[in-house]
Amino acid sequence: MDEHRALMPSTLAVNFSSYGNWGTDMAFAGANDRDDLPRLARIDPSQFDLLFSGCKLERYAAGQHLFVQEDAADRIYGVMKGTVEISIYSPGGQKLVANIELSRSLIGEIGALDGRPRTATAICLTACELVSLSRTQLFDRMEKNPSLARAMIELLCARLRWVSGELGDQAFFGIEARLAKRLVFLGGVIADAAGWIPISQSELGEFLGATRESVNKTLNDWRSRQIIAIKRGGLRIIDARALSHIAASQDDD
Amino acid sequence: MDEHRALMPSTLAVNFSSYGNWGTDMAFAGANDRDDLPRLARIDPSQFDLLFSGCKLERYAAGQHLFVQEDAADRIYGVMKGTVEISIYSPGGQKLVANIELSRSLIGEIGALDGRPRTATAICLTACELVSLSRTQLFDRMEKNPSLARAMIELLCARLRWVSGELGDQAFFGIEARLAKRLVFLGGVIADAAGWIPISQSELGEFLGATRESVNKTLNDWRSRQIIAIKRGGLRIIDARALSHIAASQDDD
DNA sequence: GGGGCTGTGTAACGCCCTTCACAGACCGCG
DNA sequence: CGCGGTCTGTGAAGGGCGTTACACAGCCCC
Repeated sequence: MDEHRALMPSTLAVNFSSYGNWGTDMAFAGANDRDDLPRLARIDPSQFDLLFSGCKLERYAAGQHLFVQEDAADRIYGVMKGTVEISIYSPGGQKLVANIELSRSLIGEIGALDGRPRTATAICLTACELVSLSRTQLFDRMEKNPSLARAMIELLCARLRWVSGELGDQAFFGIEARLAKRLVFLGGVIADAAGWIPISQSELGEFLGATRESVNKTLNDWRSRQIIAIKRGGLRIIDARALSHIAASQDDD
Repeated sequence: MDEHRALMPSTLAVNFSSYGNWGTDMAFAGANDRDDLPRLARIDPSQFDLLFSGCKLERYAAGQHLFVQEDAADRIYGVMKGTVEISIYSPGGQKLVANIELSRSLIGEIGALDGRPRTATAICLTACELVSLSRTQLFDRMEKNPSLARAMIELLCARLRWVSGELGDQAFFGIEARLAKRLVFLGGVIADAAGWIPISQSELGEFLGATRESVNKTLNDWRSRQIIAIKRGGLRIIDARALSHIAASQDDD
């Protein structure tokens, strides 16, 4: 327990002189919906720019790993362009996709902040342009700029809320509701201009901790009910309201 | 959405009178294994004292709620004596126990830090002595004492790691492995001098997101294999190694 | 054009777990 | 000392979902 502290740069002396601003601005947290949690690891855009100001752009190819679960952690990444998949693996190698991060998301913040091994694996789904800071640089900038420390705390809280919600979903809801939730989210984030969500059914299974077959069955059921359209490599939401209803109404009382 | 509160089981006449020795905090960190995450929301003891210095002791009776999911959040609590259960509820009212916090644990830190509604419900299992700070006081003290902000960041990271792990467990493992994990943990934290873990099988079910019947069946199987002993209101681990083995080996490759 | 390769559709089978139902054990309390 | 309430034990029934096993349709590339 004391070891984290040993690993924490002794140079950190966060100066919260601008205390008045704490917690006043959370407008960026959930612009789209008031009751939903932010699903992406994002901070206020201006804070993002401030955090990574002066960083050189790094290019990664599709399929390249940023880091792997259990790795020693020492960098925090910011996404400028591209999509990065965050996933965790079971001892047996089964994959569970936790999230897909987009432009202006932060990646690897936990490991960078507490210096312990990576809790997840990050892999570029597309060609990516990233910026990054070392642990030392991160703390240096947080110290120089107290509002950054505040932003990081808010980010950590938001992620905690999101993961806790996922845990509850996993425990309480069946595949159908979890799938509906994911689709509603993905539809708002990675759908193209025509509304198509480019994701395979296998990948959806990895999101849910379920099999492709189960996903397929559910999806075909919805298609027959005119809720979604399906094509190879993707799907499109037709009746978003019905989906939301499925996501919300599948409780067990 | 606020119906949880209405549906909140009023049946919680927990007979935790016998839980007196939970507070004997032997295990700050998992003494058993180094790679395991801290399960309790604790910061460095000296930081804890610093954070709450000068706070008046508040007494709560067993069964009393500190706060309820969806409540507006404005306080952070520190446990001086007693045990507090942290749980989340499904829309249908089903309960999932996230954790049980002991002496020197922090409670409600997320809501206090980001000012958004409570993500969980906190209820005193025993008579408790707590200290607490308002959101304003919390930030005031963090500002005056930067090391506190650092400690809070570490705490948030630790909890994120823990919850992520739980999410993975929930997705990857069956009841047997999850139950074994919990028992190994509980055995190190709340066992009495004779090694008895005072917890009912129903409560174990709430920990796992499973039914009492499933827990009962698994437990009886283990008893027949000399791994544990069972008595009313509790159980004792006989073969800890076998339990750990079950907890670890139930992967799916 | 013909092999892979990946993504989709579908069905049979079976296990794990929940649900329901009930009975006995133990406990505190009037 | 009996009575209600909680905890435990057990079994039948049912379903959700994983497992396995194919069939087929696009797509890439030699």
